Amino acid sequence: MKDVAEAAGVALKTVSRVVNEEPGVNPATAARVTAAIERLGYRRNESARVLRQGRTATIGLVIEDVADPFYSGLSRAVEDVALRHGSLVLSGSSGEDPRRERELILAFCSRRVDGLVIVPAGTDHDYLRPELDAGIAAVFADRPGGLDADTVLCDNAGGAHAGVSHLIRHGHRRIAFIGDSASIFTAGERLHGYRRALREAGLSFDPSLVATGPAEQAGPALNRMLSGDAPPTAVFTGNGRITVAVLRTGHRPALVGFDDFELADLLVPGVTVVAQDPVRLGRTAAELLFRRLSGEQGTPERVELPTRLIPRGSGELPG
Amino acid sequence: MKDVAEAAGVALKTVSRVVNEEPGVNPATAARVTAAIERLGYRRNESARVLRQGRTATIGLVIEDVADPFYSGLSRAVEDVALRHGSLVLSGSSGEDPRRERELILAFCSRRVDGLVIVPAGTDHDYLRPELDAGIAAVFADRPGGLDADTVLCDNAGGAHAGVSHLIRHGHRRIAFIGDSASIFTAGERLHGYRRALREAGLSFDPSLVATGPAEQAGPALNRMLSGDAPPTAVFTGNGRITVAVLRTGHRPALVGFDDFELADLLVPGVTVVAQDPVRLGRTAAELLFRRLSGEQGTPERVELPTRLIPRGSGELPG
DNA sequence: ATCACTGTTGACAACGTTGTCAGTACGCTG
DNA sequence: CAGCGTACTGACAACGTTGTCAACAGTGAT
Repeated sequence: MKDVAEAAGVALKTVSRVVNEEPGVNPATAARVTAAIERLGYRRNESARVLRQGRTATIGLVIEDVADPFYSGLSRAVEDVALRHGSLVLSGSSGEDPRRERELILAFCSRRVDGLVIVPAGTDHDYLRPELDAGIAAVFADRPGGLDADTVLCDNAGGAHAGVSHLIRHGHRRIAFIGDSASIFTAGERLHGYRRALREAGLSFDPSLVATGPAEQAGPALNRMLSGDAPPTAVFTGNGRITVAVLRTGHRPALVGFDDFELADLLVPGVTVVAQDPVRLGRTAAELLFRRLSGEQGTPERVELPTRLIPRGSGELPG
Repeated sequence: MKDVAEAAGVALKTVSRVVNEEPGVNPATAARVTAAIERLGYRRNESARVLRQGRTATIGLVIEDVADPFYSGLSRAVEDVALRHGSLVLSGSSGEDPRRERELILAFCSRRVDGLVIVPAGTDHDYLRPELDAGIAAVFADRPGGLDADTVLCDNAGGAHAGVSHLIRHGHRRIAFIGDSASIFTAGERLHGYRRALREAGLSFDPSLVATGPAEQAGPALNRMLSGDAPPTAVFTGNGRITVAVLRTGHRPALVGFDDFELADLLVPGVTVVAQDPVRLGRTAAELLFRRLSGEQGTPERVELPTRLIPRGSGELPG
């Protein structure tokens, strides 16, 4: 900028004015400055600007894994909202590891992001407290975080309830639940929904029909259940990866899966799912964030998004 | 930092030394400083540090769309490499729009990213020249960019050639090509591979069997071809989205698609594909970038990654 | 006692920007 | 011509950090 000022024969401040399109600069001067900028290939140093003004026009996004279609949809939505607000997105994958999540978040904070959208892996976020006090806004998405902040969730329990009830309506009495590790919030909620649906239908809860853990264990778990002496006639799966893992076993029990996924409709039979809307989740979270950033006060909000049952065949097989 | 210094009763510089773990600080003093840092919840302002040192420990990633599994895999790989080098990733989706790509890149540059990994949508990148001169490194991935920089590509022509030859070996003589708009580099290369395979087999090129354009037009294009008077017996599709679009038409001609995708093996018949490795693409590009950042000189490199034909049934249907 | 040396600490400038305030030149009014 | 307002421009400090250099106290050698 100093070089530009020199080249154009004006003061530093005048260049600053031109760059920021502040009023009160003689058009002729402005033209001279613009020419100099062009000639020198000058571009404003955003770090210095941030240092001076405090706003980075950057937000941080922490998810579990960008490569997972659920999160990549969410990512894209957050990115779009950010763009509309003139902000960029720093993103990172925590891989479900609270330590890495913490590192990412703190790295974002020290780069002075204006705000954070977090899909929390951990449950303790006390380390965020000083940042929030310092004015960084935070929104939790998909799962609640370890402190009281804006949160956007899906109706996990309700969705699972709907999916399991659907199977019950089609005559199933022995319905397995294969889901994520129960320590994960969404998995726990979905298990609740499953149990409530059974209870309401007067069916008893059979622990031998429940398996929780990472997706790799889902196939073996199903195989074990099916070769037991009271095998399930239907399966409810707790997330998209697990649904796919179950499909790969080659068994085709009646099936309803949480999460929609591409090509679910092209399999035979089509896979009935309880669909969440990751794009809407991301959009809602980001909009909430920017509302806070624009100064909105008030107690933290908690939004719950609906799910939608999409029958495609696998969930309508008779029991 | 000033507050911390005051609280610990030391000079600014001493705090800086402690924060940066520079040697030559009395352990007792360091402990006092650390305590003050803890108490005040201090975190270094990275913007100021950048301003002073010039390195942001941040790289920019421009892709077409994070929500596309191909790019989200690439993203994740770039992110992982960056993390290993202590860097964060600013990412943005260009949506195949050169203007938006330019805006993103310039926004990244003004935030002084150390380097860029770009999946170029446009072909003109002269606006990057001053940035490169200013020391920002850039690597093009998946497609070559508009200037001479490190580039990582897939063997597009070779992959298409292999896929089409595979169909020819299974007796097909009328093979359609349905691909992306020919203005996109990868699409053009794949079309070349297709033509070369035909030529080598002594088959003539029939323009009525070629359709290029966005994925939404792929289904209608196939329908038109099949209802023509000399319909194809096999189809080669130019990317993953188009493969899926073709599958959705309900027609099941012999099919080989460029790009692997989840569940390709679970469809009936399984979908034979020419697989690229987006993770390897991203990893290679990012590693190339960090090698430059660590000071490696020399003329720009051009890496070409192999593709792999995965037979699953659809490409082995007899002609 | 003097000196060189080590270990520890601090003062100060600089990075590139912008906000504040003061200044200059001009034209207009009375 | 004095006084005033308007339009434009510039000098300077400040943001939070780090690199440079100087200062100080203590130690051991001369």
